[in-house]
Amino acid sequence: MIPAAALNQCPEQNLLLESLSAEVRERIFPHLELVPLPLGQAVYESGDTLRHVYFPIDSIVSLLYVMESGESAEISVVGKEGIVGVSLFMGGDSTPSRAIVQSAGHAYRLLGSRLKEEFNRHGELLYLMLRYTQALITQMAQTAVCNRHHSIDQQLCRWLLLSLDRLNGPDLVMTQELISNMLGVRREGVTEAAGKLQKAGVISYKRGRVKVLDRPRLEELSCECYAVVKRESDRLLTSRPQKTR
Amino acid sequence: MIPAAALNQCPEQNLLLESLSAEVRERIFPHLELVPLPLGQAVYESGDTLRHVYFPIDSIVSLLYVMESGESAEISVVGKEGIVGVSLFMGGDSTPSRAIVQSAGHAYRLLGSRLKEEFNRHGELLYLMLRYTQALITQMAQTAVCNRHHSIDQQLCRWLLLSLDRLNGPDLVMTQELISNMLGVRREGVTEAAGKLQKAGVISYKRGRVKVLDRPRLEELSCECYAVVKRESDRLLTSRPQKTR
DNA sequence: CGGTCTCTGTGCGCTTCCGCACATACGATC
DNA sequence: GATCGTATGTGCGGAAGCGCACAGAGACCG
Repeated sequence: MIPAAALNQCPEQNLLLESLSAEVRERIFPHLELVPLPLGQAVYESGDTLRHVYFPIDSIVSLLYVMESGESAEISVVGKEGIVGVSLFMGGDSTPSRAIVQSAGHAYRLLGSRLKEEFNRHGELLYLMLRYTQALITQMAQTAVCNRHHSIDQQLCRWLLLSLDRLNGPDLVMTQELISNMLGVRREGVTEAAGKLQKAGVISYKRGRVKVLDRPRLEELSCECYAVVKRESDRLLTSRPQKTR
Repeated sequence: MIPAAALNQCPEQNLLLESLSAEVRERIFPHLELVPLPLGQAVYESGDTLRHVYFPIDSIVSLLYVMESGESAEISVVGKEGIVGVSLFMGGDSTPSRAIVQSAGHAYRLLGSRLKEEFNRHGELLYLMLRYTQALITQMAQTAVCNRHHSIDQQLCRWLLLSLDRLNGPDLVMTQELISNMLGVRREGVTEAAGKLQKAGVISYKRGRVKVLDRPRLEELSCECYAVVKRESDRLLTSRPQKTR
């Protein structure tokens, strides 16, 4: 995490906020509040009534489902391309999953009431949020498929790529234990898979720090799931007309 | 499937349509078109640009993802409680998954343009659609978790219950082969799991016809995933204020 | 009634992943 | 630089599920 002071923070670092029209930005930005997101913090718990939505700028937040048995699985992951708390505007106000900071950093947050106010005005923001939500749906669906059919090796590649896309550098601060919680597998399974990648020179691993050395190779080794999610996100969220009606 | 003629069809059999205010129904219903959905038909293919949304009344439609290898997995399932084609109003117009009729019957369909027209009027329908979409998201998330952590036995129970809730009687017309495609497992795995349930007197199985004999027991044998999805659907879709802003 | 097709049941070797038990290695801290 | 906590590597036995091969059994049809 880059120290807050040194960071030239601005809301436009979040790609959703960046893609808004000047008019909407002018109305929204004064109400944004910059908050630090330390590693492991729960942005919200399962069943919580949400008050804010969060726009990460240099952090990653995982939507994680933890079962009665304690076993867990990551449902989707959100970084600078997205927003945490879609259930707030989808109408549910809460979800059965938990949002955990997976990579420390910052986010801008906005009161739910402000967001809804803006929805009522014109719709541009609403339709952007909905397209993002559809991209999120794709990610969840693909996670389900991947959990069913792909090996830990493949899933690790997918996961590394998804995380990478949501940050800036080629480094991840992340223990194998944490990764195993996200993938819903044993820690030893991650050790083994990561060991293979390291031997192949694709990543270098060192006590909770992953550096990606050969990204193209990583993409080859990943299952198709990464590409599907990436393609669909790009399709839905880059340079489209503001209104989709 | 009940023959069309014998069926006293009306749009209110679909629970989403039923829960609309009289005012909105008056505007929407004249534009609904009743269509038969034969078993196995693709309501839409991966990547198709959608023109209609579908409100099933006595049919079940599965959202299925088919991979390059031919392996498949069901992402979610839609019946009389829901709508097929959410990506149309979410702004994406298409999705990477396929919608397949899993249980033959009928649905009312509506032109996407009509739907959007109604969205612009007032918002009641939009907010209902969004809440439903959130319930669908919960189902997808839970599918991902279930695929990771639960046995075929448990998943079969979950799947039977979900399907049951979306129909009227205690019978399902469904071969083990088809179920295996939905769950993304081997057909033999389904044979074994179904055999256990039959021995326990929970279901009776007969060449593509499942009759559920002991539903409470089925719920006990299922993993928690069914209950989570059910609870969340009920929370989001029963007797709530029309406007959630 | 006999043939054929589809659906269901069963067995077997194999792979992947899990659970557990340790061994090692890094790094922060005093 | 000794110590201790945390992160990582390894090696079992066992369970679940897969791929394959094939056997029975109901349904449909001429």
